[in-house]
Amino acid sequence: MKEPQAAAEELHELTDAVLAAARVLVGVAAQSIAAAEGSVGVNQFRVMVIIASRGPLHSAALAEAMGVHPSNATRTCDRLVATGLLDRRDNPADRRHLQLTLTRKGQRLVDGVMQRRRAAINKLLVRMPQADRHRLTEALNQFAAAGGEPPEQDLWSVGWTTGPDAAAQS
Amino acid sequence: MKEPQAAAEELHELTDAVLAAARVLVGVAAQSIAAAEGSVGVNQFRVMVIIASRGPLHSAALAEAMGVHPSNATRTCDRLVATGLLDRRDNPADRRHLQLTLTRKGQRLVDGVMQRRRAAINKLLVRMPQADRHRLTEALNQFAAAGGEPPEQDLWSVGWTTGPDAAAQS
DNA sequence: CCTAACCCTTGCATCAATGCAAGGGTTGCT
DNA sequence: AGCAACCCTTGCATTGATGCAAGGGTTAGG
Repeated sequence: MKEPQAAAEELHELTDAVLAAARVLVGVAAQSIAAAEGSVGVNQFRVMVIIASRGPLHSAALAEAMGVHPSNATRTCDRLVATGLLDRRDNPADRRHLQLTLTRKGQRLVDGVMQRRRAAINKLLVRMPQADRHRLTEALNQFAAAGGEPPEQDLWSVGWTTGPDAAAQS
Repeated sequence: MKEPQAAAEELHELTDAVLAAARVLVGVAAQSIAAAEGSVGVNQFRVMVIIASRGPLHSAALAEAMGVHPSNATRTCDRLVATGLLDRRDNPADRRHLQLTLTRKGQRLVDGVMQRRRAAINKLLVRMPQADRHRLTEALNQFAAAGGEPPEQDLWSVGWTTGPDAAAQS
């Protein structure tokens, strides 16, 4: 007999390792948002991320992507427009749909979060033995590949998480 | 001279890989909470996780751990108590502090989420080449180690750090 | 043209989270 | 005792997210 025992055990161990890593990553995510001055809420940030990654959108598409009622999309955008992070304008070509894009300020905010996030991760990585770094890269890519496309949840694709909100330390 | 160029490039690549993996993991986290029937909000779930991992707490400690005003802790607990997920009782030893513990129902809910989470991760892992699995485990552990103590954020930290099936308990 | 289909916004209502301040309890120290 | 220090709760106010339904706009197809 092979040892299914051992195999299972190893898998289990891996799962633990992944969970531990996830915990760290979530911490990083939260930090990077918390550090975003101006403080937009999680949802608002999510909107920004979606728009940043999907190019100009109309409200209905955004609502769809977020899985909420259109009216909510409208109002969340209201807030972002009010803060000068989002630009909402009529599309001359088809005035039924409007165009949502980030303002420069909005783009900067998203970029900032992303940058902080990358920096934080980098900071962790450089503390690892070089050898592990290489292995990690490959293995991680495999892992992400296995994960396939995550649902529309992403706060991370550009930047963020859905979990703990920004209340870090006080 | 080494090639700092190449080294930097590789690090960059790794960072991307980590981000990609993070995205997947966050997706998993979100799913596992969303799938929790009864649906408690994220914050409420956070409270439950904190209590689950930190044993009986008094309200002030919880507020502290969450980084919010004590009154909020009280009211969030109100909701959880109302839903039968949390047990709040006087501590006979010192009636200034009360005792917050999960009810069996609450514990089950948390366990369920964790279990779903582990299962989801497992499902991804088994799709990876065996060789990568092993490398991933070691590298990931290094990574988590480099991460050190994550902030109080946890949403993730219940079953993971050590116990093989810590989460299996109900 | 005119209507059906679609999109966006608004008003109404609700619920969760959050902070501040006031108030009543309990304990410990003097 | 008595007071100071803490703790927990409540009332008040605000902000954000959410859904539903109604209403006005715009476009494509008859």
